[in-house]
Amino acid sequence: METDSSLAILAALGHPTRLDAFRLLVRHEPDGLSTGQLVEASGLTQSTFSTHLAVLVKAGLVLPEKRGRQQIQRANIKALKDLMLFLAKDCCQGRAELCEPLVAELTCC
Amino acid sequence: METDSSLAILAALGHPTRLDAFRLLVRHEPDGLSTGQLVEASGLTQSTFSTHLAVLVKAGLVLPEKRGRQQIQRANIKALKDLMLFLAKDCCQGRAELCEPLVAELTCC
DNA sequence: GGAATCCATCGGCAATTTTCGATAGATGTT
DNA sequence: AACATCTATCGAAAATTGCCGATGGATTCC
Repeated sequence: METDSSLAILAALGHPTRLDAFRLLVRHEPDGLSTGQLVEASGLTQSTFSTHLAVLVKAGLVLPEKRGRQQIQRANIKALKDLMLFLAKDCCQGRAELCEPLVAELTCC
Repeated sequence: METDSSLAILAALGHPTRLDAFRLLVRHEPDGLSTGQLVEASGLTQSTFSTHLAVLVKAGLVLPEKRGRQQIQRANIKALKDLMLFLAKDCCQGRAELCEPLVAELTCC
């Protein structure tokens, strides 16, 4: 995964509203949620949340899908996986012993 | 790991200067680099970079260590691990099948 | 066709972030 | 003690981000 792409994902998730929305979408995989439901959960204005959602979509973390007059949003787990691989690569950089305990704890789930 | 803590880490890494600095520090584990070396690598002013560094330190991603009149900075791998566990927990939320391929690819290193 | 619903975008304002030069404290050197 | 080096912090300017109400396009329902 490229640095710019990872950077966009990190920046997108580095805001409470967007992190909350993404986590909510992950919990609703694979059905997704409509934009309206996300707006309601956020407690923000429809227009304000829409701009946040656009950031998530642009970063590739959320995949919109038109359904009737609604817009169903789904979390892109692959983007999350790519980010984690990017982070892991950084920490392993030639020294697997740094990464080992990480993978060990990760297998718990 | 708590949400606020993860949020601070995500926001800290969501800036090109700070992401670059952190990656550089990871590559220099466990020796670390002085603030001056980081400033030089960043190409920014000393004061500007200092504020970025403060964000990384506050997020717990970088551990400063006084050595003479220099300040040695080291990457906190544990913070990175905590972040990845936080992200992994989100995607596994009751459904391990989402996380499995992630762990599989992660064992490569 | 007309009204209602869903949602993206525009314009504007407030808050935050980013950046810099200048200053000052702390430490090492002579 | 005087000087040089390293780095955090202050103050200010510029840029970006976050927030909102209002508008408008697309779709569904009556």
